[in-house]
Amino acid sequence: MTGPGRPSSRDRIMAAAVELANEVGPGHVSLDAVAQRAGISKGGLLYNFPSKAKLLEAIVAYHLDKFEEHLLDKTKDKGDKANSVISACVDIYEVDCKKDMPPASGILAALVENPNLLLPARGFSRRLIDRIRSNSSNEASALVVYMALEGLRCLPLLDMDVLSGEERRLLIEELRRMADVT
Amino acid sequence: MTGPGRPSSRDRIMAAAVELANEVGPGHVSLDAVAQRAGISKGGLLYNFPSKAKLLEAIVAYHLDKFEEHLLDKTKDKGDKANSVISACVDIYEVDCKKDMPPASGILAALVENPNLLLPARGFSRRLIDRIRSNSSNEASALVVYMALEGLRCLPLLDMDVLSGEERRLLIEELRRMADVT
DNA sequence: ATTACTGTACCGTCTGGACGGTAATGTCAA
DNA sequence: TTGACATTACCGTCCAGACGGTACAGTAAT
Repeated sequence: MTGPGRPSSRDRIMAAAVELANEVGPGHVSLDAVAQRAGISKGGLLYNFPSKAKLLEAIVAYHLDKFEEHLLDKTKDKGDKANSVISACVDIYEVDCKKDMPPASGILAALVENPNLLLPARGFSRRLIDRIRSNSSNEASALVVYMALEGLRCLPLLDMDVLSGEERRLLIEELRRMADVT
Repeated sequence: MTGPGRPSSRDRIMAAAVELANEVGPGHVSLDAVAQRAGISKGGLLYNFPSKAKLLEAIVAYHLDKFEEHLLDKTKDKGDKANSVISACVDIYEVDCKKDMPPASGILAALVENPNLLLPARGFSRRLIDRIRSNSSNEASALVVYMALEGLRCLPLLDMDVLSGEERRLLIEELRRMADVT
């Protein structure tokens, strides 16, 4: 996504794939359907992404990049207090949910196609946890906050988000409190 | 699973499907492969489960039943203290992980086939949260514990369990502490 | 001439499911 | 007791459709 203006074909294709994953389920994302939704021919799709795996790989990478970018922004704001990383994670979740971001089913579509496509995400997650631990004065509590955030992110992915708005607010508020003393 | 002895065909089929989901990914569970793994013909499989959807439905129901059963056991032990439900959830997670239960990828396989197959799980989860809230004296804190548990359950499902054993112990310990004062 | 596609035709593979058997196990009347 | 029939639990084959991917000729803009 390079600013406003007509998004590039690559971006439109990735967006179409993610939308489809949300609508028809992560297991029914066919290249034909993606091409149609993106307003491009199948030949054109395969010109941009030479295989389905490459497309899904790009989608995973896109998500990770976005997250990293947000994390950089938020931690910059916070200087280098002891709890800045986990606290930034809470912020990011809160922002995403105010925009009510649709669940990142592109990730699931990748998992379905081939579990190895999530290897970069594993690495990312591992490094993030390391940062959180080494940046907090109360590791156990920071880990709890992190895991709760993961739960909040995963459940919608599984189409199992059953929280009311009130519950979500309550939760975020509590997580922020915990992150602040961490 | 009706005690020891040869498991019924239905049970063997369900077990085979879950194993396959773990091994080849939740998107590549074919009826042929399930039948072969279960030591039965494809015709026989379709005799027991008239469609793939019915098979996956049964797997989801099986998981929910098991959880409900464990919950009943554990809450019985605890009498009716204010935090008994959330505390039982922590216990159940701990037990599952000591048995190092493979991730419940049958659930994912169901999601891939048809997201509606998880509707029963949604209802289950919603009712559980209601019980937890009405049974706790500190709702926010109980919700945090619940979400952290969901995170712990979901990540392995996505093949993204990156915690060390030590981290997991630390987490469970902290969750138990939180549950106890909830 | 190169880039970034379009459009169509096609191929091989996989998969869910339908279908027609069949062997073993009752069930029941004569 | 026995023969006739019904039910259960399964086997093995076949098929239509979907899907990923290839090939290739054409085109409009740079």
